[in-house]
Amino acid sequence: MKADPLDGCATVSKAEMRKQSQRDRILAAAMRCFIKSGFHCANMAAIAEAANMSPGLIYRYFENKNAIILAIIRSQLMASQCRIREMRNTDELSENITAYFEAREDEQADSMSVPLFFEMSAEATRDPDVAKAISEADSAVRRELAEWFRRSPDEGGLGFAPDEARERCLALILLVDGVKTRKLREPKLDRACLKKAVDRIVAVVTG
Amino acid sequence: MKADPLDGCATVSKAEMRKQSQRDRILAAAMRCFIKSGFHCANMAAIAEAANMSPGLIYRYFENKNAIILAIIRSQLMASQCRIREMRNTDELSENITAYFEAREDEQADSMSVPLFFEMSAEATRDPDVAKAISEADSAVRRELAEWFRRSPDEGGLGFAPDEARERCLALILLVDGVKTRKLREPKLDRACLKKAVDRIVAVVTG
Amino acid sequence: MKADPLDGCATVSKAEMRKQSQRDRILAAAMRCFIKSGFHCANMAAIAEAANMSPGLIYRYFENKNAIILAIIRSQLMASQCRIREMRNTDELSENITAYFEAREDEQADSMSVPLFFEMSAEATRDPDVAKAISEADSAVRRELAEWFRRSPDEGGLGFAPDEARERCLALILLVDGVKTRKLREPKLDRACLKKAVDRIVAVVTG
Amino acid sequence: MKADPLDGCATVSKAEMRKQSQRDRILAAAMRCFIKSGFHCANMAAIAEAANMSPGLIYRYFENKNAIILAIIRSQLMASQCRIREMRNTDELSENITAYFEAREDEQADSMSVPLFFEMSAEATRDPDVAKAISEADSAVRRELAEWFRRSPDEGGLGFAPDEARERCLALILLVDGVKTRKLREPKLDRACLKKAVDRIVAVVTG
DNA sequence: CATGAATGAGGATTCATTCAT
DNA sequence: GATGAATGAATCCTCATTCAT
Repeated sequence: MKADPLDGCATVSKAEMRKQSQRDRILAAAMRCFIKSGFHCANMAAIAEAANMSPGLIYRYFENKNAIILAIIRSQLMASQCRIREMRNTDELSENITAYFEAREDEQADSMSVPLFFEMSAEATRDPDVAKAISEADSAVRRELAEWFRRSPDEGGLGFAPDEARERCLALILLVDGVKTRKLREPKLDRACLKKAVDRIVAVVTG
Repeated sequence: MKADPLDGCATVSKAEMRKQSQRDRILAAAMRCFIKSGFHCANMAAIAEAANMSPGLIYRYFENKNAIILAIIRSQLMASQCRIREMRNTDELSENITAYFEAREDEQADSMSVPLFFEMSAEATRDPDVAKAISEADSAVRRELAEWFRRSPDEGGLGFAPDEARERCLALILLVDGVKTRKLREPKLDRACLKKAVDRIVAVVTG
Repeated sequence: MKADPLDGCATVSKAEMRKQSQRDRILAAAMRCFIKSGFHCANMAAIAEAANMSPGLIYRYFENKNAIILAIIRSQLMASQCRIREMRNTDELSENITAYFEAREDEQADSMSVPLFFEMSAEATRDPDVAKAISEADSAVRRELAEWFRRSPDEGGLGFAPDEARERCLALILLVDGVKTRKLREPKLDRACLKKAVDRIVAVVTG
Repeated sequence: MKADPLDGCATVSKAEMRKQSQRDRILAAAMRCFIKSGFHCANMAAIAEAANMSPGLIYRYFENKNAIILAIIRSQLMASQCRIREMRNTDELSENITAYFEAREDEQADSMSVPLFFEMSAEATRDPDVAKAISEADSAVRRELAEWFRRSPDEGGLGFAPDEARERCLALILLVDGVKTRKLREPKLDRACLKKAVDRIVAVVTG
């Protein structure tokens, strides 16, 4: 009944926060389902159940299933970028790369998942929008990484010439992709052997 | 009623050949559909149309859709093995690996396809049988490759110690996986840059 | 959010009631379809239409078509038991048995239907579960009937020795089965003749 | 080349015989399949395999599946009539009726089968032609049986008045139907008990 | 906001029937 | 005559999406 000047504002803000938290809940649930069943075999009922809400409610937050897939893909791309960014320390580079092999599948929608990495990549073959988003995200990651390779050691970089920086960081990315692939295809692979192989390439790539 | 000693034999043989050619036709069609739509979105009607036959006829040659998926996976694993085997020549190694990036998607069911490589890998997350088949095929490939790294140069090998042979060939596989991944995720990637990156790693890995 | 102690309870109860009424609607529709077309020629689309709902909705209430068949069989067995139980009055016994010949095919899933009696019996030849359910239900009916034959007249029974009670009530069941069969196979059979035949056997069996 | 006046005739005759034997082979196979799977779940491929011939060939001898069903029904009706006819001996009447309970399912298309008795009866609900055929066959059987009840003992009959003969033989038929039904629904029924029940009714009906 | 019942189009699979060989 | 490959309509069932409550 009273006119609280903050009331409307606070309500909107609270509503927005609620909305975001609901979206997050859905995305976390969807991620679990997608990891388990793939984008196309996971069904909305399962996602709803995993999110502890009714199927109908999901449609208040996402236009349709594809919008959820796209949101997951986008969050995966960001999670990948974050993870690559964290790598920038030559000493730990090899450990960080090897760590992809051990990555456990997290429930959080914003953590990187190797199965989803493959799911997304496969999806890119079919959906041009997905292909574009992935391609752009990966290019950005490589540019960023190349910039680090290029910067002088004084600035915390590796001090390579621009072209060579690009080439060496591509080599590094190939290595990361390779480790992810092995995780999925040969999960029982000998860790020590992998470590040595990664070390060898990291050594030559970082100079 | 007539006693033609070759008759029965020839008949059986012709029927068997027909059967095999029909299976091949279905597999080639399925491959195209799977590349285009993925294992689960490709539908039997589309495969039938691509194979130029009625949906019902497919079931005379494959028990169900899953049997087709498994047959495609098996043939892809074999095609991959063949392709890796052809690599054994240090001079052309780098070219052969870079070639993965250019691979066109062939209609033949027994040619290797990068999109299917991802589709299969994603499937392995869900289906233990697929996971096992892939894991075993990849292990076999690595063992074979390692044997080449180990053999003395006189025998056409690279002459590394067993452990080191294993480690170096794993590094090579990581590289191949990496190139495949880039093909899918950054198809516009600069070939020259890729070539240099691959060359650099191949050089250090082979010796 | 509100604390209405009856709210949850009432909601659950209403939902349960709805669920039951939907199941009943489906069973009544299925019964009509099964009588008309038999278990295997009746199709889900027809049942859905008869139940005035979409085909998909049926699967919210029954796992599959077979579950509907089994539910119908179970309800038919119970309806048969009820009907046999109502017979226990020597004066009306003959009328009650003859009545099987006049039975109209009701829409209600829980009323006994002669065509379904045959459909079920035929099904029992193929499905061991059905065979077991029928056999047990029929045995139970006979046991119950035999108990009535055995009880002393003071207790409203017929006062036969246990073995004879069993034998006489089996004779009665043979008679009931016979009337049902004639209804299906010779629906134009002369009622008066049937009545006399039934009377004659009932007389000797009960007395 | 020679004009043998009997040749054409013999050829036709041989062809006719062949045709009949083929039809019989199909009917025997169909009977086995129908007993095992029912009219509607038995499929042409199974019948063809059971008859040791190709599916296509069946259509040279029967217009379609329904024609086979009708032929089986017709042969079953005839087999039933034969069996009832063989009953005419008061001494063995009870044994003959009880024998229905022991009837094994024969491979021959012209032997009576209890499961098919039910399958046919169920079918009669749906197909008016089947209903008519069954009704007429059963009426004929009853008429024939009644005639025996009516004939004087000198003529090997039982010497009842026409109306009573009809009524008593209907009672007998009810009994036969009842025994068949129990065979299907309670195959573990105590034989001794059944025998006594049948004896009791046969005694009163024939006496 | 939230629910979950309801829809109906779409997908895998089966099978009676035909027909080229 | 005989085969069995081929057809395609029909069937069961699933699931993304909607909407009354």
